[in-house]
Amino acid sequence: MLTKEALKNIFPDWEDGLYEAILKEAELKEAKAGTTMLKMGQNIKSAMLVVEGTVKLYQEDEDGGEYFMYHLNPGEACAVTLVCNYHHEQSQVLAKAVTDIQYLAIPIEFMEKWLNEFKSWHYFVIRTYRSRYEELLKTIHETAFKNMDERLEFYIKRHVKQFGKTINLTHQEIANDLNTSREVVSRLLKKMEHNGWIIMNRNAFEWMK
Amino acid sequence: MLTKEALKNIFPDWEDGLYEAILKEAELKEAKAGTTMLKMGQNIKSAMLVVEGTVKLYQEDEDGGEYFMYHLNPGEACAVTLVCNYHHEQSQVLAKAVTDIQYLAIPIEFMEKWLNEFKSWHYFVIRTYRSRYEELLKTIHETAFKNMDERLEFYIKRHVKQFGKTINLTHQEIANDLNTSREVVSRLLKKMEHNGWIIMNRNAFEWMK
DNA sequence: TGTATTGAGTGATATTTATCACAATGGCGT
DNA sequence: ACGCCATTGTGATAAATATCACTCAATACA
Repeated sequence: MLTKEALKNIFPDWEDGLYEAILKEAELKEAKAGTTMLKMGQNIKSAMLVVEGTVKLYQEDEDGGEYFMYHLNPGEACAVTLVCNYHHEQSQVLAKAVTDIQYLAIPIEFMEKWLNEFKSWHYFVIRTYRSRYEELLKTIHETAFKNMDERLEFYIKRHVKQFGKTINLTHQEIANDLNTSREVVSRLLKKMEHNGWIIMNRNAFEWMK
Repeated sequence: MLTKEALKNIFPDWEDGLYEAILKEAELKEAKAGTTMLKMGQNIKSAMLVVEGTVKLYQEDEDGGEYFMYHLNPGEACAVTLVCNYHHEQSQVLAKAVTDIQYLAIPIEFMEKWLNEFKSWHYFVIRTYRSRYEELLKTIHETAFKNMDERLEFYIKRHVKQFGKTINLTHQEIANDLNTSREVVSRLLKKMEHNGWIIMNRNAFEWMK
């Protein structure tokens, strides 16, 4: 069970009553690494606040394609689930657990209520939207202006920042995240290896740059 | 000069005190069609709320490229300018006046203050971020998954929704917005003409689909 | 220990988009 | 009416990316 102290560490700057409301109303849930936590088109029933682990957020295509947008870390929340005034609001994003996850699920009926009740919740929602908006801007910048080699580099750097210099991803997984093909990723990584930017192993490689 | 009644029409759902604060503190400014209202990297000194006209928001590249993201209409605000707690916050977007514009410029020192003071302002900021976030999701979707022909179609449809079936843009302007070349746009438009989707004139064309 | 499976390497080719070069057209000002 | 200039049309070619068809290597596991 989560204590108030633990909550304070993960979500600082909240007011007292908010911690108590969370402890009372939110359900602490778990998700295994690799699980899909939220699908596109799915009805949103609760807000999702990450307590432990890393979540990846995607834009999903009609025919199965996925496009990686950004990570969610402990203390962060899935923006789209935070403001669902109307019933049957559908998710525009796909969320997947990268690691084993602990998260707080708060039924959406509290969202409107808490916006009124807790100033610190209000700020939290705004901060969340602002930072997610900025992440999207970066994603658009890469996608709109850069070729695949630069996009791959950006992708790897983001991964390194999250998880360190050892990248445990197959070329296929990277290709999926970038919505390109495995062959393209393989060839570009080979080029990076020639340049001395990475050292490749099976199922993983090291970022040296 | 703006009256409180006029403000109420453009920005409904605000509380009384907020209208008065706006009338007191905001400056009603104008911008000519074609003007750049906010550049990337520029220090943000005031929030921008559109009163009259249409603004286009872009992501800007280091070497001059522009990528169109979405429109701002009367009653809408530039999200990035709404939450600038810290001084010297720099714009991540480029804003251009499409038509002649009237807008409210509110010095950023009021942003923090009004978040505390006016609940309806708080809601306005959240609504703004939410809707802009959703626009960005659409933009990413098109950019990441679609080829140029579909992206062009999406672009035209958005334009039609804004301004009607007559599109008064040169091929070059469209190409700039999509970060492609004029030749590509010309050829794709020609294809659409063959398909009977558009009727082309000089400097303009009609959307028939 | 052999065998199946998954991940990676790579050539050949197709498709999409970008770039270059130049011609044709139409509108606008003088 | 003429000429200029912005706009559009279009072929040729290059570059980037996607797709197909394999091979080869590693490791999982029976």
